[in-house]
Amino acid sequence: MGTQPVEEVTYIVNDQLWDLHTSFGLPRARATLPQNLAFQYNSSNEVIAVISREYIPPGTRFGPLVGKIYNKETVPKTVKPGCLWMVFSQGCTKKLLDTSDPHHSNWMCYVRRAHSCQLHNLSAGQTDGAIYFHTQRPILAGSELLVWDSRADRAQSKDQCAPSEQKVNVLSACCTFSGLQQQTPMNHSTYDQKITAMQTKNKEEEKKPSLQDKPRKRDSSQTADSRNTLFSEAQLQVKTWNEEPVSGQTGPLDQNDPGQSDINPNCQAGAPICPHNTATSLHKDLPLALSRFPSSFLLYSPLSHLSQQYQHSYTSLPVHCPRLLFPSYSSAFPLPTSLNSLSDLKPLEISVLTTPAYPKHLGEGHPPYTYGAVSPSPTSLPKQGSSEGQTTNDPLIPSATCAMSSSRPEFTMSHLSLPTGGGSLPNRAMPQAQPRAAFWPAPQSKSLLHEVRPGKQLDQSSGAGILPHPLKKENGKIKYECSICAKSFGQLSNLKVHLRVHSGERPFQCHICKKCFTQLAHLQKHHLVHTGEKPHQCLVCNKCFSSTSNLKTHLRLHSGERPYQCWLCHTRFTQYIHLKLHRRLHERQQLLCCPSSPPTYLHHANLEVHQRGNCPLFTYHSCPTAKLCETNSMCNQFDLSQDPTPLLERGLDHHRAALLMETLILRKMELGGINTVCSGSRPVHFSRMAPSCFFLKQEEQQRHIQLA
DNA sequence: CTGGGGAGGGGGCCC
DNA sequence: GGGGCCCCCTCCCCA
Repeated sequence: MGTQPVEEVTYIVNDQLWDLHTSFGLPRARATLPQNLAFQYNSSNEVIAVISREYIPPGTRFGPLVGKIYNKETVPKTVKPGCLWMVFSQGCTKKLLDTSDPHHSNWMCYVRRAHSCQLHNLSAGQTDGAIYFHTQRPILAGSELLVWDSRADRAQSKDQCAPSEQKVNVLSACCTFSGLQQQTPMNHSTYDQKITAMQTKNKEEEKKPSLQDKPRKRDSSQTADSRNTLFSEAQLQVKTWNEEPVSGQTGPLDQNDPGQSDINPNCQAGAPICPHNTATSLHKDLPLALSRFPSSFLLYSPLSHLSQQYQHSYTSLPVHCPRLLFPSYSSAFPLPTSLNSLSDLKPLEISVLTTPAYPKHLGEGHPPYTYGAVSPSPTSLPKQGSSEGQTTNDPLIPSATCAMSSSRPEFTMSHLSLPTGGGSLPNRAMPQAQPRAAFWPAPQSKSLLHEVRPGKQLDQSSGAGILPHPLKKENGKIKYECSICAKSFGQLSNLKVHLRVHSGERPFQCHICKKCFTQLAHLQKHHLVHTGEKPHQCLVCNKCFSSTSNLKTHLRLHSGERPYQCWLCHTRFTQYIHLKLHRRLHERQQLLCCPSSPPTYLHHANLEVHQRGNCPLFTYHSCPTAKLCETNSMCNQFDLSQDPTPLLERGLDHHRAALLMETLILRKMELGGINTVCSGSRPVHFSRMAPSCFFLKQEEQQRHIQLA
């Protein structure tokens, strides 16, 4: 009996880094829990289960399982058989893995065993002597992780062995397992169904063509990285506003979302998970729906994509980098078509989102993967298809060894089933020293997942049903949908190229400057930088340009075309970026000010905080000044003001536009784990604030005075 | 502050 | 279906 083929792995989740000296005595089993998971405790503060904090797609791999290693001769008799895992090699028991000691095992020792095939969502597998857990089906937020052993079940069935009488069981992937006592999984079905229904409806809604203040032939998907990310998020969020309310529902996320992870050394080990510190949270006054956002957006998506060296650089950045986190008031912002009245706005009913964010602000020189570290010198690069030892100086030849190249298993795109030339993931363990990306697809409904078919399955026998390229039909045409951002493409190849956006794969490397690109065309275009070639000439002034786009922009100078107009002063610009910069001038001119004090505020939230905390015109002070300052600081980091026009142009009045954006503020604050505004005796509802689109106009200020 | 150019990224179309 | 080409969009830099 040899090692079984590894199941197809699309996403990899590594343990939290654990260090004996920096974990403040926290047992390894508790300190290594990935951030997308949470522990469930009993009344004695013992871990009884592992819960998913967010949607986890099939094909996700956790592990490896860690524990004390014994062989048959050295295994102590005191070890509980239920905590022993058998690892096989060449048909023989190779070693025994003891997971009974939380100081020597990792979080996986807490994953309970499903008592039936129908209930499990994880299966254990062995790869090169290491045991991993693979998700067999989508795990929705709040669901318990349950690992299943088909062979053990069969054995138990034969032996009529009660669950409590577990012996050393054998897992389906040649591992032997007997975990904690079998338990019935927690009943989150109602909540899961709710989320599923919402997600299904989200997906079925079509994007509304956005009105824009500038001529754009394309939809809003063609935006910058950060805006893309935020757009998707905002899109889902706005869509959700039209969904059936879920307020008042105490779903499992509320119960289990560890707003304070137990890996936090400041947290008391073993303390029950408290989703929110209701004593300090701004949102204690908010409907529950807003208070239950998982923190994955901040906690985990960006970091999980970065190698350790970049994690540091990322975490040193402000948590609320506006470009990264906050959707601009942009023309790329879709609005629900039915948003015609205030009642349509359900700003506190927001679906669970797991959109990954990519820290573009890391800079060109700091890609989220260790390109430079793995890329050999140009002279050492073997020419593709050439014999060994040959080198190439052709900068346009894709580097076989550059970032995420298929030649390197730790970077292979087989995780996403991309045909990068290297084929499938080698059947060997992933080096643990390499932090790897974990990419979460957007939450998908179960129905969708059943409808789509896989682009490729490495192991049909596994039954995992990995679906890297979900298919759907639109107007009779097959569309390939990105499982991460739900964007659809008419051609699979386009989707595969698109997936590089999420994966970070950049297979085309410039051998001169080592910069990597997602597409060959980009590399070819980039190469002109080095050659100085400018093949595109303006027929009017004979000026040459390296790209047609830049030539086209240039031609506007001759034609006098200024397609980008400011809606306030009607100034026109030839480039959109100029209009954006111009708008900020207006914003500065319209800073909010409280009639009682000289400070001005960029955002309505700031003014609200001021008035709530220390404005003499308001009497419901309840928050310390330091807290207010912090809140103001955080609010100011939200760059709400980039593009305030489109919402208004779409018929939204100031009030509704303010509602929309302020809700997003709240959400972002929640995601950031910021406990900011103490609402005191009066509930915080931004929606009751004076109508404004971030800017309090003069007449509204007067009204404000009257109210005060 | 405005304006112009350079550069990179995403995606559609076509072979 | 894959790859190449092209276009559009965005941002940055600098005068």
